Amino acid sequence: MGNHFIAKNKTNLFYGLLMGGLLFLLNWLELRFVIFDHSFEIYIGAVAVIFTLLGIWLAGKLTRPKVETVVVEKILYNEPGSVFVLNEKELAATGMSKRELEVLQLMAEGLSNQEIGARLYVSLNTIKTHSARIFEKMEVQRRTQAVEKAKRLGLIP
Amino acid sequence: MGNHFIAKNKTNLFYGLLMGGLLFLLNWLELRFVIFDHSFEIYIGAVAVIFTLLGIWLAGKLTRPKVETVVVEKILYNEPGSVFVLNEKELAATGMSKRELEVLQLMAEGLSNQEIGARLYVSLNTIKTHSARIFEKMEVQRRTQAVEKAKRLGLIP
DNA sequence: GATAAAATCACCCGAAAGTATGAGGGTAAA
DNA sequence: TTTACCCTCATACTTTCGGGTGATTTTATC
Repeated sequence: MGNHFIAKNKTNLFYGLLMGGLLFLLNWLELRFVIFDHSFEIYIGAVAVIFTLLGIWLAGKLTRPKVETVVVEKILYNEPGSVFVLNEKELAATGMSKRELEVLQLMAEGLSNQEIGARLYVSLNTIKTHSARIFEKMEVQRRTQAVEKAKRLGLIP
Repeated sequence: MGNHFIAKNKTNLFYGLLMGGLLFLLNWLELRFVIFDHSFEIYIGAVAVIFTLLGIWLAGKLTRPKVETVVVEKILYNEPGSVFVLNEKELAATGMSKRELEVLQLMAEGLSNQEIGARLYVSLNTIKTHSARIFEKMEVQRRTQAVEKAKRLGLIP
């Protein structure tokens, strides 16, 4: 019972005792300064300052921090009007295989060969071979060109 | 208004009153065991209480609220009107410079850094610096990702 | 079953891309 | 004037890409 109370109000008790101590300190100080007639105002001022600071400190310790929520709208763009239809004619013209088209799509998403390999559960070297064939069939030199051309031809969204 | 204040600072008031009680208890103890004139201590106690409360109130007024940012994703749809309109809002959001946007456009056309440099009459190293800044500002790692994101955001056709 | 195409993987090598850092000149805002 | 970008270029280094070659296995197809 008692222990529980102490445990639960430990901080409160601590602050209470702390203040008691401060008061005694002040009283003790008073004994030393009481001989001076004009120390009273200074003493009061000191008490005011000290306890104001104590109040500020206490507030920081005891109050929950204020939280201000700011909502930021993140805008995503998308075009729903144009549903992608694969241009089968152009696809056939390139002679692209199913797997190669798959690799090409992932390329267009900005994945590296390494990442594409991981996504398709094959090795990096395999992806290299695929991409080489893709560049051949699309008659380009770089993946960026391949992606650009593939989009233009309607091979990928 | 008053009720609202009380509700919001309930804990503060509680601790204030608690401290007041402690002070009076202290003074009462002194009355029983000491023979001094205690009006002075009571006065000091009152000042202490008042200024502690003032400090707490001040702290509440002065503390800046923590800002918590909540990102809400909002999807907008582009007109499939085929005519490219630069999304100035997103462009400003990226903080992309004119030159950087220029480089990004040529990137999207599948040009190599070397070719972009030749097109813009600057050195390869300059293009590398530009592209590095582009990747930073667009928060991507590769040119293919940059192109993909730029198209999605309406920064380039 | 033989053949062809597709898919998988490996190795080497050079080119290109990307990272990190510094630096100098220009322009515009504070 | 200082500050802050922007544009330019450079060096050095690492990683990725792409070309070339060859090989094995799987999958259609006749």
